[in-house]
Amino acid sequence: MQNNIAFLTSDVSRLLRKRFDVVSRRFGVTGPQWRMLAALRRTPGINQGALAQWLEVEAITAGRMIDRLEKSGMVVRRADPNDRRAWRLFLTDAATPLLDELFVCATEVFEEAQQGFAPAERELLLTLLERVRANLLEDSAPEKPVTEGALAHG
Amino acid sequence: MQNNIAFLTSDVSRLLRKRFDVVSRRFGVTGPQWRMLAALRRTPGINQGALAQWLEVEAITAGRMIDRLEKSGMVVRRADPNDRRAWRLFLTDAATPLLDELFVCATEVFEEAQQGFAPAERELLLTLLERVRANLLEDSAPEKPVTEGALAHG
DNA sequence: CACATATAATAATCATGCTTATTATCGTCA
DNA sequence: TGACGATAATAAGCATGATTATTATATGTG
Repeated sequence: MQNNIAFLTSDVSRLLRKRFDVVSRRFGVTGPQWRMLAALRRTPGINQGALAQWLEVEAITAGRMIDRLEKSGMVVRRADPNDRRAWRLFLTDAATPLLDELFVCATEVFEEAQQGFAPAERELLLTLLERVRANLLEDSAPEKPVTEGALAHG
Repeated sequence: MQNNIAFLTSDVSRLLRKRFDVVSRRFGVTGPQWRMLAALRRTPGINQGALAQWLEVEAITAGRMIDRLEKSGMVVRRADPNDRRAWRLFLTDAATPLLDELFVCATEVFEEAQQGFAPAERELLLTLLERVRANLLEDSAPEKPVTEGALAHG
């Protein structure tokens, strides 16, 4: 009963986070922070809402992570000239070499995690997980919006 | 680059937690709490340290979860007659029917997650995840203890 | 232009996870 | 018996995730 998709992904995720924290502690970033930095390298100038969406977390969660990354000098917020509500996000010069080093560490951790896996098994695992993720990202319609048709009937 | 074992398990775990929270909210428990209750049903009278080990979390994490479950009337702590440091943990009468209902909800969520999976694929995914977990649970010896032999040489 | 609605970000509050440190008790060994 | 190390639980403090509510600004419509 303890071996279902929820418990196993939760376990593996937590254990990986723990491993990665050990390796990355000297760099002063956490796993999710590294992920955010990687996203910013790919799309500099993105705003917080779009970044949150890309990382699949809530805006407030991304906002607080950016607070910490800004404080630690990895990220800067610049006012968006076209929208005074929004910030545009950029990596600082400190972030790039850090990301390069982190990539090496991450590769080591992944290697430990998939020790004894044939290449085909590695790919298979990722493919299966992607399919699960896609299933879960689909609209579950837990509270479907009231349509005009429904309103007409109400 | 965003599709590696760490990001994918983290995503799937978080998305599952979200789904499960939606379904289980009316029962007033979270996913990890449900897991703890299930463990307690299996091994009533267990103490906090052993329970934490079973759930693969730190003792303090388990302790605070038990605080909340005790407050919400699902769990009771009873003094261990043989060890005044320890608590023995038991489910209350309220917990059992709750667990039965939660089981049904969980099954639905797992079904959504693995929509379109053949039975063999479901088993395969679980097997691969179990292997990753086993890899990560092995001693990584990040700071290996100094052996007597090493001391003799030092 | 004015008003209503939508959107970007933040505040407050909670649960789960961690590390490090502290307290109380147990067990063992001199 | 008394001291010392091990163990059970808790405290303090931090990061990541969520929900709900609030503020400021954009935007679309009459």
